[in-house]
Amino acid sequence: MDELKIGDLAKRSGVSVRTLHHYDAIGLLVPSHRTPSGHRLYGRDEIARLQQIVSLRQMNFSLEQIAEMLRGADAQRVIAMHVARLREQIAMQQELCARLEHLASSASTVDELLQTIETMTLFEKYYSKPQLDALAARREQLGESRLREAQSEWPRLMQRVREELARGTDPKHPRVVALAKQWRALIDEFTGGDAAIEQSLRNLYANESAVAERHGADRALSDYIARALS
Amino acid sequence: MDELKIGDLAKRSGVSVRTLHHYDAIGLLVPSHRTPSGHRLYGRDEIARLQQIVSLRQMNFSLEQIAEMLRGADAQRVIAMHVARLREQIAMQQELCARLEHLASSASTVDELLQTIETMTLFEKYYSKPQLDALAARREQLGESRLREAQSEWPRLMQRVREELARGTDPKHPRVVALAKQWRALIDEFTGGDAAIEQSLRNLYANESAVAERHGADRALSDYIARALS
DNA sequence: CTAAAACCTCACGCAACGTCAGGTGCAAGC
DNA sequence: GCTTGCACCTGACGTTGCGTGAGGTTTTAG
Repeated sequence: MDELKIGDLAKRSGVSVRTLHHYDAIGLLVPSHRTPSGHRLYGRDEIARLQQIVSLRQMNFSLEQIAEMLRGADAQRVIAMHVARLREQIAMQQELCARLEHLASSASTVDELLQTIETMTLFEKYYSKPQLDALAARREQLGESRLREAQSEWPRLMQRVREELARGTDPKHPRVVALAKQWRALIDEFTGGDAAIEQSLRNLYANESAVAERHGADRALSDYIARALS
Repeated sequence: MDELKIGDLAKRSGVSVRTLHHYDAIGLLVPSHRTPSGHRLYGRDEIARLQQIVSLRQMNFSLEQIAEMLRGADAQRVIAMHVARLREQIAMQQELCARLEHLASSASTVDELLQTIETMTLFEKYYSKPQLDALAARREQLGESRLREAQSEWPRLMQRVREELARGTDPKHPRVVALAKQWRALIDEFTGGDAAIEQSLRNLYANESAVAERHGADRALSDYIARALS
């Protein structure tokens, strides 16, 4: 007879018996007959259908999509949607990859890594997409080495300003004014002179006190700078 | 007090209450205290930890990987592995996309689509990877139009040979020999003259009777051709 | 006729939560 | 003092596509 038992079909088609059970359970591939004792028997049609199912699964369609297509739905549409979703995923994953590699190369300890990631997350929360693109372009333009330089320059500069403030130096004192000018220059270099971006940066520091404590200037410090530059 | 209740933490950090329950259940983020009535209270440390978790999840790490990293595991290694997996996935998805688009453009009805997919699947089963690459290059070389032409030529040719066979024409008859030469030419065009590829094709037809019935020649037919060419 | 192989039907497990369901805690208005 | 209503609690099932037993019956080979 040309009816196959489940194990034979499994071997011939390369899927597991359990998978066939599953397809039966969800109604995707139901055996044409059963023996009186309940053993599944698959006929020619089912064998052909299984081939199709396997093929479609290799193309990564979901079982539901496969069922839909085999029911005669518009295959072109299903495929188009599938491709669209795939493309989206690819784009996202590529972005992720790029970031992760950049990340892994720029930080070494776990803490530094987390720092960097958190900062990236925050940036995405506070900047619009075009702004982020602009910042990326800006970084590209500045180059890695200058970026690193600026990153180490920033805390030193802040420390020196803080000292002047603590010492009570007049904000109009030339030494302070010089520091303040460096300060502005650094910010301009980062923002590319874009006022909107600077505003977003300000919002970030205003709302995320945790970040401000580590990297940013508190209110007293930024007032001091503002007076120096006025 | 600076302990947050679960709802407040959820709002501040942008995750759902259920997610926090989940993180608690799996031990990823356990509240420092509970009120006597059992309400969760999160302290500063937990808030910070949640920030980190959220950031890492945005990079698509699994909760297990995150737990690992926060326990102080080698972050570089985890990231490297993650990137490697991502790259693999990207490669696979890109291949899939290319195929699916090619597919959607070359077939229109559901049956044709399934036909094409099945044939692709079978090819992958019977040819080694370098062979498949060679075939792809060959198709590239031939061009789309010639390919389509050959595909429609094939059944016509086979039909004519079948007729001669049924009529009992001597295989050495010039008309049959001419048909047989066309036959060989088509196969050579497809295989690029590669004997190994032709052998694989033969195996495919030998083992997959369903395909042979539709596209291929049965034993009688191929014997007939062989005699015509001898 | 017996033992092994193949078959059957539950049913849990996986990742990361969403989504009820049914019950308690706590502040405010009547 | 009582009710309303909101925030909180603990289960527990659903999702996707099966893997992996458990425990029991049927078929097949020797």
